[in-house]
Amino acid sequence: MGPSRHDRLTIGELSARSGLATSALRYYEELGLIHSERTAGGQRRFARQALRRVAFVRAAQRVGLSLDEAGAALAGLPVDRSPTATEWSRVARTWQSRIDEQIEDLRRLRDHLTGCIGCGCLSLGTCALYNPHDVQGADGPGARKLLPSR
Amino acid sequence: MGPSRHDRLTIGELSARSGLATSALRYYEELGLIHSERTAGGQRRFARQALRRVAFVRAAQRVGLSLDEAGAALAGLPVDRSPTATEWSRVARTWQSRIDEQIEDLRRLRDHLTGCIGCGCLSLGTCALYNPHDVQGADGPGARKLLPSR
DNA sequence: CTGCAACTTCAAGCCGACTTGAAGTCAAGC
DNA sequence: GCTTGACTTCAAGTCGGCTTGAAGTTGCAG
Repeated sequence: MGPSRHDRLTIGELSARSGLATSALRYYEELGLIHSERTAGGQRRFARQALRRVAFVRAAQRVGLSLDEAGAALAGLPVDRSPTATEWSRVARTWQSRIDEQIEDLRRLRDHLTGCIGCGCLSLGTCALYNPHDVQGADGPGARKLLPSR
Repeated sequence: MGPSRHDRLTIGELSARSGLATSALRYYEELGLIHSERTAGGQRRFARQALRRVAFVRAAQRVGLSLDEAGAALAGLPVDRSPTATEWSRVARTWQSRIDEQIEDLRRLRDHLTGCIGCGCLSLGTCALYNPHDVQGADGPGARKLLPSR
């Protein structure tokens, strides 16, 4: 009850608990992935909430989302309050399907690889399945996503 | 028999068939992922073999390998000849397990997410499973891998 | 009140994986 | 034999996701 005491984390604490460098956390804040209040002196104080957000972002990266995409997903959640179960599950559901897709992708890849070995055709190079997204030879400038596929 | 005729590809042909930009193929060659002979005039001619190698590299990227790592895996294959089934399957097997691990990872992630929603604990942020590789706050300089985990 | 670790901002650097552009050369079809 | 498009090299740029460093400020333990 009353104004909370110990649930404002310094960036160092958040770093320790999330495993991310403080520089990364500042970067995340800059991108709007997490938010902080400031002390009178200008230092950041994060709500515990931020821990969840950071964790979400890291998990999202694991399944191939960019920080921007992760941010978009998080946009559905309140910044200052803990999300309700409903809010949270809405967000979670969207990227759960993303995970499923990704698993399916990998499984196809593996099975096909096995198939090629099994049958001895060794046709990987010319096999359509391995080149599923076909021509991308002429895309755009700038960095490509690691895996432009999807 | 005799010196082959139509199994030397120009970089443009290789590009068309692999879906990669010619600039990317040159880059791959520079990294030693693929190899070419040169015409009298200095233009590249790739063996069909290169198609397989490129496909392997792309597939390897999909499961999270860097180009260097992909190259290391390919190092087990002959540069100039088609690999034997044995050679190929040796290479393939190593990264097949990589796929399996990755699938397992994703499955854990998904299941855990579901669990958190189901039980309403919403503890994602503090949940050890989401932060499996713990402290990495002080690593090194330079770019981090997208997913330093693993 | 002091000292020191932890914080602040800002600019610059870096890595991987390429792309772009300039300036020039090759090869093959008419 | 010429033209034209595909090729060549090289240097520089780009993008995401941070890290590093400099120079200065805060906040808490003693």
